[in-house]
Parts: sequence; C-alpha cells; structure tokens
Amino acid sequence: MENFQGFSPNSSTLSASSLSLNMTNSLGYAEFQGSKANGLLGLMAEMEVPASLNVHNISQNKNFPEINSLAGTETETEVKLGKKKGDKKIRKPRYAFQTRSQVDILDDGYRWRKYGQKAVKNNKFPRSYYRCTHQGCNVKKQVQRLTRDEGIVVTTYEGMHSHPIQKSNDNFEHILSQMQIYTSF
DNA sequence: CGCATTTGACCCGCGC
DNA sequence: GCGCGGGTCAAATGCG
Repeated sequence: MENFQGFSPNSSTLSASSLSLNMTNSLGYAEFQGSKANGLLGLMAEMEVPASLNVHNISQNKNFPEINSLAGTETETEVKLGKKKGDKKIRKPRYAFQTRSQVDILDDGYRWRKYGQKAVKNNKFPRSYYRCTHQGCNVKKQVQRLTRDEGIVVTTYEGMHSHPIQKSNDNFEHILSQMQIYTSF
C-alpha cells in the first residue's frame, strides 16, 4: 500500500501549531480553491467563534459542501456521560486540510489510536476518529474521504500537541514531503 | 502479553 | 417528544 507517486505528501510534520500562526477564521477561502498547491488542496482553521454562522458561510462559499459536515465539536475531553455544562460556547480550534492521497492513513509522526468510525451522510466513505495516545495529550483527529473526489482526504485536527513527536523520523518520504510543502509556499 | 483496531451500542444536540 | 446525524465508549478481536 505504499504507492507513492510524485505528489503524495502522505505525511507531513505539520503540527497544528504551525498552522495556527496567522490563520484567522475569516480567511479567504476562495484563495485556496484557486491556488491548488502540489499536495495541499486547501485548509481552513476554526477558532473560538460561534460555529453555526461561520460554518454556514463556508458552505456557501465553498465548492465542497461535504466539508460542511465537519462542523460542530465538543470542547474538552471531559466526555463523561452527561456532565460539564456551565461552559461557554467555546469551541476548540480545529484545523482541517485536504490532501490528495491514495491512502487515508496520513502519518504525521504522532501516535494515534483509532477509537471510532462512522458513516457520513452524503458520503460513501466512512469517517475515522483518532486520538493521540500520548498520556495527557487529548489531541484528536478525524480522517474523511470525499465522495466527490475519492482521491482527496480531509484530515481535521483538534487540539494541539504539547509533547514531542515520538516516532523515528528517519522516513525519507517524510523529509521529502516537508520539502515539497515548504517549496510550494 | 501488550497494544491497536474493529464494531455495535450508547449518548447528545438539534430540527421537525 | 421523536428521529436523525454525528461523536464516543468499550468489549472483543487481531497482531507483532
């Protein structure tokens, strides 16, 4: 399953923090559509905003309404049966980017444990839910493939890692993909 | 044997 | 209130 073509930054040491530098929610999404980079087709960030309006906006402007279903999230990992209520509507920042890849397993150097998989409406492909296995690290991510373009994989990160990557980074393609990304900007 | 994945059940928010 | 869609849990299973 290691069919790497010229373009398939199947991995990328993109940590969420690197994306969050100067990304605001009101970013020009049209730009992303127009400029199709090598591997990264688009990405978007979501900050602590009332998600409903924001998402609506996206779905109107975007050419990919499928991504709309990625909206709305919980906050902390306090996921225990019915608790945690007095909080505001603060949503955790989420960062989604689409990648053109044949495989869904985009290894970004962290260790993930799959904890769920659900079918998505209007989508033939299921969505997979992963959680970072590092203790105390509650970073989650979900991977979804578009029906419209099965060559595109949407990865949504939630939270930020507060620990170093624990994988042997000696993968050559890994380094290559980084070079591609930095070159394209 | 320890850890990751699978998979159905459960839970919750929301719209009708 | 109920049904639906989406997110998570957890027991069983698989794998190195």
